[in-house]
Amino acid sequence: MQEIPKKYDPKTIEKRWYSYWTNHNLFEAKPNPDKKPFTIMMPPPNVTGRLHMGHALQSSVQDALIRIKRMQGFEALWLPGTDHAGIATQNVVEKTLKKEEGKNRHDVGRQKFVEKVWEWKDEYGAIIIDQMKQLGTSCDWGRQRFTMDEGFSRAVQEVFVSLYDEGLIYRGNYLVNWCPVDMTALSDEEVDDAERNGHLWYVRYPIIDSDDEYIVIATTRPETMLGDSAIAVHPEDERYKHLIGKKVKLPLMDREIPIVADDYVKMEFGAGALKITPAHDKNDFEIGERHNLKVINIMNTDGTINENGGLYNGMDRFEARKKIVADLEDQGYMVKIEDYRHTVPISSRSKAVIEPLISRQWFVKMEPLAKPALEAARNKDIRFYPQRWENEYYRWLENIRDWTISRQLWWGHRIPVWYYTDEDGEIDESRDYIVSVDQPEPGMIQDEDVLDTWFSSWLWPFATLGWPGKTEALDYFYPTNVLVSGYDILFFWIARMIMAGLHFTDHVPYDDIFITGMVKDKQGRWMSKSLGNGIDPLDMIDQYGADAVRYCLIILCAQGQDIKLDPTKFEMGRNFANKIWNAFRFLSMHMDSGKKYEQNIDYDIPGLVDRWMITRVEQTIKAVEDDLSRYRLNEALLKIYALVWNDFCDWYLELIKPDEFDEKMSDETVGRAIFIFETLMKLLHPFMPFITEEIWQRLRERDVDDALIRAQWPVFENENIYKEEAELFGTIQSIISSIRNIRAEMNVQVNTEIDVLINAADDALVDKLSDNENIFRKLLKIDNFKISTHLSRPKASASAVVDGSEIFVPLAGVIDFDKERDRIEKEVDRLEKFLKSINGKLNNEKFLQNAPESVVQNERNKKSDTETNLSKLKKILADFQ
RNA sequence: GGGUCGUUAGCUCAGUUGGUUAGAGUGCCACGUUGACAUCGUGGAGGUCAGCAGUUCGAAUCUGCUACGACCCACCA
Repeated sequence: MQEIPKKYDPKTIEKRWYSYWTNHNLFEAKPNPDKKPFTIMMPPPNVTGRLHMGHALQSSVQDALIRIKRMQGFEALWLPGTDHAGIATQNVVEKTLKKEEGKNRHDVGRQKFVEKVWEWKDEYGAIIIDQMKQLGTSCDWGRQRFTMDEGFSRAVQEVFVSLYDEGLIYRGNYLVNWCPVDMTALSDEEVDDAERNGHLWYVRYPIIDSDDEYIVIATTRPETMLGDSAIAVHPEDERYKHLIGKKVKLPLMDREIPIVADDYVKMEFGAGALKITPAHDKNDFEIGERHNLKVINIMNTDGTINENGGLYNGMDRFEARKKIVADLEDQGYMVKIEDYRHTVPISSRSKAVIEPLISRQWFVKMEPLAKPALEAARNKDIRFYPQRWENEYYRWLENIRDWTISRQLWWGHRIPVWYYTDEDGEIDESRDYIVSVDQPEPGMIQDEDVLDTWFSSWLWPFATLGWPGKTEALDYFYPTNVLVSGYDILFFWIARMIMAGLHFTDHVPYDDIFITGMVKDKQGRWMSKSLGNGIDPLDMIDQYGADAVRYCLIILCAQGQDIKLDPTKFEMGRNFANKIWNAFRFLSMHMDSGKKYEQNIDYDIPGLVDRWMITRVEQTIKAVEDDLSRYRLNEALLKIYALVWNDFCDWYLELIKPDEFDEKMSDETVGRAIFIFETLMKLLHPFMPFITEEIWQRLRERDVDDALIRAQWPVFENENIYKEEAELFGTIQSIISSIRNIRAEMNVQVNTEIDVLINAADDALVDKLSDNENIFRKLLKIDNFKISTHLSRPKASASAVVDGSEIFVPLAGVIDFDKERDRIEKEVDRLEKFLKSINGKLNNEKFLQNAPESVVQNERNKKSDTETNLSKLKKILADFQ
């Protein structure tokens, strides 16, 4: 056997086992008729990405789940991959291009640029995958997919064609969210709100044919007035009723526009009159349709004013705003300016202020897709953990709006639409386009635009398994079992995946959705580059080890709650790993390297300590099973932690430890301890795979296929297997604690031997405790040890009462009488209060009538136990000297 | 404007269907290192479960309201 390092060093061990697992293909999953499949889904990280704490959390959760299932005998598949992340990736590459060559994408041209993105993807796309490996994720790497790999792209385009054929995709000129920085349309989900300090400008519009009369409107975007086509007032507004139907002169533009009446206008807001710019505001657009107003687009796609903007043609939108305000003031149209704090729409990517712009784009009709997705959740074909996300899901689907899927980008799936060309090679708008994956006729040119990234992501669960082909893998692994994701992409991805799954495969893509909280900084703020408050998981792995990072993240991952992460928390995991390692080192000191210890220990073993320990293991297996079925991983892990640290290390190992330090434990003892320790390693392995595998391999000589990762998950048998023994041991633990407490309170040095007298509650207990005298002697430095039912309290002793038994520790010359009296009085007080509350219940007729029998009985037991203990303590106090 | 979530020990948080003497980690106090482990052990202090009202025999847990905080959706020019 190799030498065992005194210190646990995660780095070498993690590397060793990761390559062992991959070299022996232990993460591989393939269709196997003898096994049930279990498939897990995770958002494919962006190809531009570096691993952040959110990934680390979700990966830890996923990996724990998949390892448990693998150990439980499922053919467990975690299919990894990356997402091409349209805008994000294009921007990163363009930025690099600018930095290195001083060029933008238009300088290099589309084809060259896309080539560059691919190169970039090949070079950097694997980074996040490597980082996931460092965390220990057991993905089937041979099945890795990319949303723009060949098969996937084909699936995306076929989906477009089939949705088009079904009438669910259409093209049209509508007001869309336009980002002037990225120069593309965006979906509603890609637009965020930002609070800004702005102004409310009050501008007067002179009434035509009416001397000195004018109407005042208020606006936050004065530049849009260039495109005004009306003024709207409320039909009931007495101030303006007489003006309805008249015309006003649009300042700066000398255009005549009508005054119309519309319910939409709020009389009390601003000046009570609204300028209408149908081309640049959603509500104005609708009002414009109602009143047949002209739609005047005044803006170019880069956010500059176009030729419809008169003098301001060519100016940037914000420059134009300044100039227009100045001109209005100069020409006497400005009435007043108020400071005004309001929200503006910004692009979630570029953070630029979004302009609503009329633009010809492609859309998906969502309502027909949303209906089945709603049904699926209502029928519980799909379950949310925690359940409350279901409501969010409903709310979004019930109010769904059509999805803008075309993007004016270069990086992404080209829209499979083809156009005839005229003699100049330009699109011939007079002829119909053709929607087709492949070029229908020579000479036709393909739509320039690409599809929203999520238009490919929503196919992930089945496209990765070979859909639309009929593959064995698809047949076996799909529909999948669980999706692990954060709520930030509930609408972007989760809901759309469900729609796509139902529409294209007639199945929900997964049964369960486990939604994790988001990882925030110590103060609960989002981690971001600009705040510089990010915690790099790789730094943490480097510092504390991957097992420690995983442990910490899962223990903090309570259902439904965000995680406020303080980097010092990782010490918890590191300390735990250290504890496990030392427990192993202790066992190994007593192991003979050549010896083959029994592989399977019969549960029918004699000793109290073993029987108690086995009961604790059984109880934990049961509880863990229960927690896992509801995705309460933190609870499960906490229980395993307590089992390992508190039960196994603090009590079990202390008790099997030989009396003399150079003495060796018996083979039986070692064999049993190894067996129990192995079970603990199995329970812990999904959470802390590396250290457990290392120890597993060192506990015995193993064959290659006897890796812990493929070991059988502990099977629960009976949590009450040794109920009596477990209870007795519990009493012994309490007695020992009370004696330790006496020692500490009375300042008895650890190496001072004490006498212990136990006046047991009954004769049966005398025997039981006497049989286990060694336990007391092992954990307490005891000289004389006496157990009986007729012992009287020696003078000058400290006392305690545990489960009806009196414990006396004679401390002549050492005891501090005042302190001892205080100690007992305090205990009497506590018990009296407790008793009072119990009596309160038992004296209540209604309680006796209404509470279940077991609860009443429990209170009665508590009462009699407390009374016994109390009377004994009171007697001690009365005789106290 | 509509909705969701949170408020439990100094700090960070658990607490499943109402019945526990309300827990953990960390921090704090005392004692303890050649003896697996100081990344540790033993013992201890520390909580009106945000506030108010209600339902109930019984509420940290259910209901309503209030306060504070976070988020989501829709938005008023």
